[in-house]
Amino acid sequence: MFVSLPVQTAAPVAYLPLETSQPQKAETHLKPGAYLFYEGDDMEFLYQVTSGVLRLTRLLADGRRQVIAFGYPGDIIGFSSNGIHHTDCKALTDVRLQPFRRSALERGEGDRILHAAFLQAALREISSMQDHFMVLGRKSASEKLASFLCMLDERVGTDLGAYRSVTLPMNRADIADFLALTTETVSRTFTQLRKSKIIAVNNNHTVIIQRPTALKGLARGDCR
Amino acid sequence: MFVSLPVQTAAPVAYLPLETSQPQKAETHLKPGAYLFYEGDDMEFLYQVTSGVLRLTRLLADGRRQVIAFGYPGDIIGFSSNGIHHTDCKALTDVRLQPFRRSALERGEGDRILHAAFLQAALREISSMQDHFMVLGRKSASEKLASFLCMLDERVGTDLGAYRSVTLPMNRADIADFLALTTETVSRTFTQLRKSKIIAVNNNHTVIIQRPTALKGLARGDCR
DNA sequence: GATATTTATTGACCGGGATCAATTGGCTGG
DNA sequence: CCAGCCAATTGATCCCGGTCAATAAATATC
Repeated sequence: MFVSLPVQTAAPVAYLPLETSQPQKAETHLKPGAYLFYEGDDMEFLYQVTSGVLRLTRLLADGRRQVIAFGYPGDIIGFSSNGIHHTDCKALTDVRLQPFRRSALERGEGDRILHAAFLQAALREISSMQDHFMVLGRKSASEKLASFLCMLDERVGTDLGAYRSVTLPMNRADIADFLALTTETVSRTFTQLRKSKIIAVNNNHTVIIQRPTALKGLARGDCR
Repeated sequence: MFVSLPVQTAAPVAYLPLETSQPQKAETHLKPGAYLFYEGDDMEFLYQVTSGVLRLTRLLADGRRQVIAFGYPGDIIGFSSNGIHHTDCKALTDVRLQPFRRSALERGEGDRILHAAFLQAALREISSMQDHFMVLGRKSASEKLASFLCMLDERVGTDLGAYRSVTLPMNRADIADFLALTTETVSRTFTQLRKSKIIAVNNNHTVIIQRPTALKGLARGDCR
């Protein structure tokens, strides 16, 4: 029997515009802090992120919050099965988006190539959500943060000699609500990773991964 | 700003065979305990569950386990973005399945209607996975179990006068690994729901929901 | 550049759920 | 009906991460 490895081991899915022969709607822009849609809104469009980072969240009545995903360039945002958005979506940075009409999802209508691209995007999203189930359900605080940093590194990390550098457009509370922790625990865990020389924190939004292999091992849960 | 409600409030998605004009492969049968595929297997087919219940799991190296989903009639099982299964899949009961070639997912090939149906199924799966993120990340043990029982009730619950009846084909360990708890906590939480007269447990695989509204309230996290 | 405000860190303490261990209960096959 | 086995329950204790509170650091405002 096999054992879980992060799905995206090989190819980081960089931004790649969806192929379509359809006339395209003009690109949308968002300033940091702006909302693209709210939970309960009718879903008119879905979007491919061209540049920037978005945050998708859900709330419980008493204010408990779960970050469902961060939307990075290449990602498709706004999938819904019943035409209503089930998350709030907020821009964390300047964001550019390519909108697609909801009808592009419906059968019969729209461009066949585009349709297939949406299906592929949906399948990738399911894969990464499955990964995240394991993170949320069965990993410790340090394993969670390590998994998060590795995931970001694979997506958007840059080389820095022997090290890697990752930019975090989100704040500690966003990371906490993504990993189902508190800001305090996220902060303590950052400190712990810093003290064990696995990472260094330049400013609060830039992490240097000093020991990528150690971080990956921690993320996989090799050691407890 | 809106607040999370379970996505499937209205229509329980009963079994509905996918529409296709393609020649269909013969139905597959599985005995209880049999595996449909393992993590790491090449994905040759995906399947629609005709009858019975399947369990999808992932493992960490040290044995920690997460149940990713239970597959009920109507569900599509075996979605993968890269042609490799990322979960183990086991039959919990007698299971009948309609297989579809993997190529049915690929662009250009295959039946357009079927393709659209897969996309719809993928979107529904993403929705229900988003629901489950909130359950895993932000709900207490009793809220988790209540959410689980409500979800099953909506899918496969039956009327029983003023009450509802739900069959649980999975054991306590499966429920625990789905909700990211331990068997002990699941057991204690069942006892607690029993003592507060919200549910009754006939035998270990049949739950009577005596106070459906209270259970739903608990599931939503209305009270803490 | 001084002040106000938000965000992050650190500390002390607590508690929900995990862990470890012991029964109990339900099946299965004799 | 009983022995054997596995699943489920219950009890005792522990610990990781949450909570509450107090700085400290970063960012924004003027």
